[in-house]
Amino acid sequence: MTAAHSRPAHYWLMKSEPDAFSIDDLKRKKREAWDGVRNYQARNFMRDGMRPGDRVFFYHSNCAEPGIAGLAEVATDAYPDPSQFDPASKYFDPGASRDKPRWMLVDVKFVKKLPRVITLDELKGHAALAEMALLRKGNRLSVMPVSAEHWAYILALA
DNA sequence: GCCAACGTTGGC
DNA sequence: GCCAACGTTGGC
Repeated sequence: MTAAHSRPAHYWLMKSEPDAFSIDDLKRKKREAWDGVRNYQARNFMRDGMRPGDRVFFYHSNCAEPGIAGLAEVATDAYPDPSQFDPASKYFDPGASRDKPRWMLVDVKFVKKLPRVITLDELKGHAALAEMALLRKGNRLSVMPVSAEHWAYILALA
């Protein structure tokens, strides 16, 4: 990390289906390339917004108890998602080439598992969090920014 | 499994 | 560039 890149840490929330990849999987592997993001807005957050050292809420989606399950940290700047070039991958994108990659990812490293899942239902109950992107009706983004205020507020709930 | 919300695709 | 059809996400 160079001085030119220095800036206060930014905060993010990243969704994963625990059946596919859970906070326990990240704990075991310690680090993971966050592949498979195929949404331009989510890609742009990773490519343009994330820097190593940024903090991440690891969110379990599409499961019995949706909510924030742990903390992670951005470990790299964005680079091309290799799965877009792999015809055998379900994330293969015939419109992408190595010259002109379409999809980017960052590596994420494990920080900690929270003592309990802070559930979506619980988050919805806090008026202070009403403006969170996560809680906006119809939101489907899998990568989204979190304000410093919301980050601190949620951490205090754990 | 249902379905609302939203993004993407493709015909015109 | 419009917009209907289609696919996906993700809570419930």
